[in-house]
Amino acid sequence: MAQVISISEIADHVGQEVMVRGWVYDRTDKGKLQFIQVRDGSGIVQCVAYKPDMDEATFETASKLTQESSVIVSGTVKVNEKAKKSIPAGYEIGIQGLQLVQMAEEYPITPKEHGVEFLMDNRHLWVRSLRQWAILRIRATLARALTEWLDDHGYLRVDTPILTPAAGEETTTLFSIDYFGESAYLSQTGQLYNEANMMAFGKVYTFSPSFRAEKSKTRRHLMEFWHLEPEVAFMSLEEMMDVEEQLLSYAVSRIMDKHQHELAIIERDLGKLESIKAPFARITYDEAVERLKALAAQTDDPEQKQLLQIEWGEDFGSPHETAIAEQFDRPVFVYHYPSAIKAFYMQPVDGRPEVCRSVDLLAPEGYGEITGGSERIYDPALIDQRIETIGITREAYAWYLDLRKYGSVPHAGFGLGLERTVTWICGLPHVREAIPYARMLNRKYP
RNA sequence: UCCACAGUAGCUCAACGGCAGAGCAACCGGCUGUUAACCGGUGGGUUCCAGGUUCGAAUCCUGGCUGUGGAGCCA
Repeated sequence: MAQVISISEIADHVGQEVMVRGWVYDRTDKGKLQFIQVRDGSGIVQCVAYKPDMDEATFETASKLTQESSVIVSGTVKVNEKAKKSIPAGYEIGIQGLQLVQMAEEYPITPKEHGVEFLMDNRHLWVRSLRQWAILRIRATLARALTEWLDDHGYLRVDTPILTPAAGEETTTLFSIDYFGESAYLSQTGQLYNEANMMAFGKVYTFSPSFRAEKSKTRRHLMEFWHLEPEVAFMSLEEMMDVEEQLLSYAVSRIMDKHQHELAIIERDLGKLESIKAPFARITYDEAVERLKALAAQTDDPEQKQLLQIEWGEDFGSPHETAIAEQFDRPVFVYHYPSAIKAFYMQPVDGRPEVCRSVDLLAPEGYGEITGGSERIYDPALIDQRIETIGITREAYAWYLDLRKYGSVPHAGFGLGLERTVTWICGLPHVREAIPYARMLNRKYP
């Protein structure tokens, strides 16, 4: 009985008789010769059936296989540079035995082009496609690398609830649900709970889905996204920027080490990834506004001039973020935003309360904001006053206000959007490919 | 919520006021080295829905539905 192997390990089995279990990715019919691409989730291998090498029934089966039929193939591993579709490339299996598990019905996703709507309707099948396979493998490594770095640097993962009694920030729209006759909301951030946990464990993070019910319909928005949120006691804004750039540099280097095949499949420009190394540029909001004004003045395109229009105090739109990020070859931090356009809990800058100790990280190539964070207000009177000002219910935040009574300390934290980071690292046109099953304004199926 | 565009065979599209078509996929046949193979053949339609204009509507008009791209908001 041949040994069952993973296709990813095929190089270790040259000359041996092996068994591969998987699905028919593609088949080329050459008469007495059949080229069958079999994928098993770990890779793809070209399996060759030659009529004189097997009994009639087996060859008949091989020559009838439909796309995505499930099969168990046994045969001898050979090196062949013509096996270009194989992953890893250059290996093929000369079929001796072939067991059909199920002959697939006509498969909707052909090797030709398809539209977005069709592919998203068939997302449960689309994930089998090579490009999606590559992206989702990179996503998994990104998630692992990010949490691994935090784990290795003294952070404790402390999970925060998804069902919550109140908003975590005053600005965004929440999904509300019925909680035994009372209203509850799907968490939009774990941050407030992180602040409680940070006081118990010092350095913590949470990694879970966050939910935003905003009617956003852009290439950067999901209703449900995976949110990585570290929070650290006594950390300053500057130290936090150090953490962010170390964390991302590490994650990108892990992906470059591990996923050469996948990056080649999605045709990612590796030069763009190689420059993702600490330190990243750091500019103030003030400077960013000046840069935008200068850009708007320089450009001859009236439309672009209009898009880049900005006055101090206004938040950046997506054209602004793109224009700023384009000036750098790696992500750029923009810090000290106006307090008025940021969340209520952000610490004002000493002697300049109109701006706060906040920082966003803008990815290059127009991918926009991938992290946002700040030092949090730790003075009990000030946080109380901010809650008063924006008019949110004090009862719902009583526990949060408690944190400022019992050993309050300066602290900071940030949130990173996993899908936006995947989209940027993979150079994707839209965030919908960066998550297995995207939840969007017009889509919750499949 | 606003702006723009689109909806025709399983898929990607053409036909733009006058017989609804092609490529791919499927099915049948041929081929020993294919790489989105190639060659020959077969089947495949409520032209998103409802009204209207017209001798005649996939095509023009009105309304609706669905989707896509962008804006705002955000990670």
